[in-house]
Amino acid sequence: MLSKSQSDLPRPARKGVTSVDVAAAAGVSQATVGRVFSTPEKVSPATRGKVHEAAAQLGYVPNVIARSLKSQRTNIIGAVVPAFGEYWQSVLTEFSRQLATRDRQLLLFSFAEPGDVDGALASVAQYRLDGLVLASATIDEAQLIRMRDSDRPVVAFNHPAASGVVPSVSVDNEAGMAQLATHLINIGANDVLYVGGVSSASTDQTRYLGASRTLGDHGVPCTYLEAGAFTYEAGYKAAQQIVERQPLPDAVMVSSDEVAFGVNDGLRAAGVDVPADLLLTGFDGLSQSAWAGFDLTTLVQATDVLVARAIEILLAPEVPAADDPVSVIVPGTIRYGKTTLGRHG
Amino acid sequence: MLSKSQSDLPRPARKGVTSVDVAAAAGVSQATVGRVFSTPEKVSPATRGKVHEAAAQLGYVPNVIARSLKSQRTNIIGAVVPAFGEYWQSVLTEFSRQLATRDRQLLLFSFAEPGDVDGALASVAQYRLDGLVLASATIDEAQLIRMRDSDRPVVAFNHPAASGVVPSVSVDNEAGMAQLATHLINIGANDVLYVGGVSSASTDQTRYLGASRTLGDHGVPCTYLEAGAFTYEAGYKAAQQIVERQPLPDAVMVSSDEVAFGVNDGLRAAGVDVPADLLLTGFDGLSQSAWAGFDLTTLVQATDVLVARAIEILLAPEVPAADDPVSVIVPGTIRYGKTTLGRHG
DNA sequence: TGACAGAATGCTTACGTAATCATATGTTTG
DNA sequence: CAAACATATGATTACGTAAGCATTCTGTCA
Repeated sequence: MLSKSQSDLPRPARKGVTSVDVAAAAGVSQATVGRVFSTPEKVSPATRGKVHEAAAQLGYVPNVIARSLKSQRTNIIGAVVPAFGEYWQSVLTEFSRQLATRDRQLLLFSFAEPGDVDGALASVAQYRLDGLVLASATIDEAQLIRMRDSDRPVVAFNHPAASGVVPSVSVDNEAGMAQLATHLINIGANDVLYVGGVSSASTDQTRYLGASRTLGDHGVPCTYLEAGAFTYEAGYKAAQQIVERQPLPDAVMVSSDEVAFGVNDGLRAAGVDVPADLLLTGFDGLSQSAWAGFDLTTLVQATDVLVARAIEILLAPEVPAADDPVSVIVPGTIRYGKTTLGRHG
Repeated sequence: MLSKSQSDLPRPARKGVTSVDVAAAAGVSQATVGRVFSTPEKVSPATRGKVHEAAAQLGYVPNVIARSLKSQRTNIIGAVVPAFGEYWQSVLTEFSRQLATRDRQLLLFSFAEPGDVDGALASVAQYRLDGLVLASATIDEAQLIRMRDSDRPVVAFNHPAASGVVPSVSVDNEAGMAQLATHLINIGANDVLYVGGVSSASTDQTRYLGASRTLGDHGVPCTYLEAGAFTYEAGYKAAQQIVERQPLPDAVMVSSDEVAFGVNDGLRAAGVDVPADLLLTGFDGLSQSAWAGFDLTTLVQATDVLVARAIEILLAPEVPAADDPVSVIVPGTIRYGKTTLGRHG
């Protein structure tokens, strides 16, 4: 009894130990072993004990691959997600967390360039996943339709243009940006510059719409400037273009927090003081936006709610009508930071 | 010919279209269909064309589940990763990116609490993955051994304590921290405080060792302070404890960038100027550490190299001897930021 | 005691593919 | 021109599990 504890631990799958082997060792049929691990209540306690003992002895672990083939369910959800960006990383981990609590796993299909989406989608099709999350605002409609017509549930995540085509879950991009615009108007902004990430992204378009409409209603102009990417570096460079504009705008609205961080630092580097010289807002509510160094006014997405809704749609037993897909819009909340403080119009 | 383009796209998997169906439609045997999709060179071009046509017509996509069952290979690598932390998120996306280029997918098993690791590992065993990445410095030795004894390749990622137990890949934690310490000594630090994340994490221990040894060799004391978590918030709070110490230390070495960001902001909030009053170093080389707002002196891990090595180990054809697992140590590089500038001892 | 319900278990098959083996067709060579 | 041969294709089986159906066993009630 030198090392008793080690034998207590369930051992991992060993080479080729199957339910047949366990059955032989326990003196029962393969079917009974299968029942012990799927519907144990249908097996007598005595037999159940024998089987468990033999299984532990041999290091048997049920083979999910084989189970999936037979049952046509994998318990795996696929996610097609851009390989870059703080926002998507946070969404990803939230999905993984919530799926784990429902005994599902997340299979990742990431793509570095928007052009690689096709490859990812082709790869996805091979796996008969229980559901699929399309988390990118750059997936085009043809691709969405293709996925919708598969026999597996699909949900688009924060891809406003997907609404009406496939079931989708998004933060209220337009209203959120409108709230931020209203806030800026209330504190006296008269000349606003909007910095977008990639103009072809549907989130970008919808957010700009929310800003320009609200500002326009109050007679405030809102020029669009494209940073070129949803990254810190793109924002930093955009800031250099901003400072070249004379006079400076009152406020800069940025379509995402990560870009806004870059704009913030770029402006500061150029000697522009935020918020004294210029008000600044972001969008997403990344945890970093609350960090003291930024303390950015931004629209916080309830990521946990968004993800929960998306999972609900995927795991819902009934397949919704393909011609009228559900479209969930979750409102966001403004977090007021110091980047819009201290200005009085 | 109203909408020709839509029929060009390969359609997704439709309900129950199998290679048998395609075979019937193409007038060939199932075996031939299988060959077309696995070893096409063994099929005549004419037949290949017929099969592809029938497959496109029916929307056939090979079923990877069934293929895996037969071939005993899933083309999926599992990753057991903490659900939180900028560092792990960046590692994760790097793995996903590199695996995608090798036609492998990443199946995510995340855990929120160290105690949940057991659950994740049990879940992992069910899937007969081609390999497994254990990416957490809080996995204990019993768990490591359990995984090693499975018949699948395993690699521990940045878990120094795993070295010698399972194949592992790590940045040179000790030497890296030693380099940073040497730098601090060179610019005149005489009294250093070390802020760790979680003292039970093996990375934390190894890094502290690197710092304290080097500093000790030069007669510089190095007190250990535990932040309690590898988070910004923990760092921010730790900063409050730091400022209570009188006199202030010359320099603060933090065991991870994310905690260092919090320490940085916390110190600033308390009126301590970095680097005028206090030098500050981090560890990891997160992309954010290079952002202008932080510009943190830190040890940059070559994440791409680390990940590449880990993947090599997992996909290597030969299984290495279990009694002497490979242990790859990748050196890091200091990035000098403004947090250690302007001090002259 | 005999028949019968119900529980427990065994037997068989199917999930969709790929590998092995067998067969048919076309090609080359002595 | 026949024999040896390469190429292309078909038939069969196995991967490990779960579901359906068949069978055995136990106990109960008339």
